[in-house]
Amino acid sequence: MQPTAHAHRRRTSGRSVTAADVLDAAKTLFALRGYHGTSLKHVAALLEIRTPSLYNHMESKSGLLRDIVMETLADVRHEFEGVLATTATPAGQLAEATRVYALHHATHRREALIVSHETRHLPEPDLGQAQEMRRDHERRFRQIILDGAASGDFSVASPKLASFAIREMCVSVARWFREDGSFTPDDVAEEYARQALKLVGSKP
Amino acid sequence: MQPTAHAHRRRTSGRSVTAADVLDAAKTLFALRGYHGTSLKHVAALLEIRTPSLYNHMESKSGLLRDIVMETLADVRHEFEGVLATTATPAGQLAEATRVYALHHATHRREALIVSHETRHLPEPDLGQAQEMRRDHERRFRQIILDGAASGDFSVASPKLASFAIREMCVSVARWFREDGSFTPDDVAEEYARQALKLVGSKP
DNA sequence: CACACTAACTAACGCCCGTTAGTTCGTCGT
DNA sequence: ACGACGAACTAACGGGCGTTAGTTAGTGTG
Repeated sequence: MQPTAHAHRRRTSGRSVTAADVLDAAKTLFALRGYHGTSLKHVAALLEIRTPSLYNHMESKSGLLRDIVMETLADVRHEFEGVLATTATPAGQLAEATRVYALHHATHRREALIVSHETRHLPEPDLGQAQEMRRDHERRFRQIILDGAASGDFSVASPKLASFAIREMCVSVARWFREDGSFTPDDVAEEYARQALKLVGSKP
Repeated sequence: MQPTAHAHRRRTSGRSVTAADVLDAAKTLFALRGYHGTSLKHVAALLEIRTPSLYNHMESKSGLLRDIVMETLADVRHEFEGVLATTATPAGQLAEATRVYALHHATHRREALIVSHETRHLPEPDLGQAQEMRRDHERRFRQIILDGAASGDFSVASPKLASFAIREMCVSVARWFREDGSFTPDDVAEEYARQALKLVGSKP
């Protein structure tokens, strides 16, 4: 997230900082400089208040990280469940799961980068819970490909490797996507969904 | 790099720590906990010496990071140039470039994770130089796909997106690959090379 | 109009960081 | 046998960190 120096959305009202403002500032800075590379002084400076004032709106620095990570993982799970509920065929499910996952990483870049890079810094038991949520998504995503391979809808050498490749290629969108670049989030999401079907050799 | 707690290779001789030992310990810890999440005390503890003794073998903490990043990027460039020198067709070049890039990320996981996540913490001018080397690889990799699209060897909707997808899927190998898992580095590298050709709709 | 509440502030805490200085001690070449 | 060297050590530095305590001022409510 180095290059695009996009302005940070300041507090909504004219006066007082809210908990949402603090979370938003933390998202920007954790994504840009990393959790340990960001001090609460940086967060406070972005909000134009002094460091101790942050404690009116948050529990602790690690609490900020926990809230960002857990909320994001819950969003992803919710989106994934929406896909399974509305689509039945393996090809449809894989295309949709890929599309919403890629879309999420293009439209929530800061949160996605934080989940990818900073989750490891969570104290237990939050770390274990976060890892379990990620593994759950991993498992269910791979299951779609296994289903497609079993039914003959897909022709894929290694469902496991294909699953890794597709998911990680979506995750990486957060790393290179630029809001002012040549693609809209929907462009990327739809092309990635097509690429996913190619990767697993989906029969037409 | 959280799960596999693989043992750290200790100094080669029976007695004295070398500069290579320090670099090796730093690779392990920077990859595991991140640059700012690792203190020199951690590095020293892994080598079973006191913190100030490190300065007999290194310039500074940021110097360690610089050496790791620059050496890794130079390796990648060298490997890529070897591919271009020995292969002529777009399909051959793409397959080989993908294979060696994926292989590198499976066999040099620590270094790859550090380049991906910690390069941003380099002080200038090292940061600019590192970014330029990465962009150079990016450009030359994409050029292979553009060549293949121009010659009709490939049939691809967006060469730019395909290039992002393929490179990032290789980079991500460092994130999920386990030395004690079901795949050898060569398994992954060769399957990824095939997947790359599928992604760009390689004709023959 | 007084009261409670909230969100800002300053001051201070204990701790850990990267780094430097100065010292000891074993090894090896002369 | 001795002197130089290299690599380890202890002690100490200045500074930044996350966090707590205690205080002030402004806002909205009875």
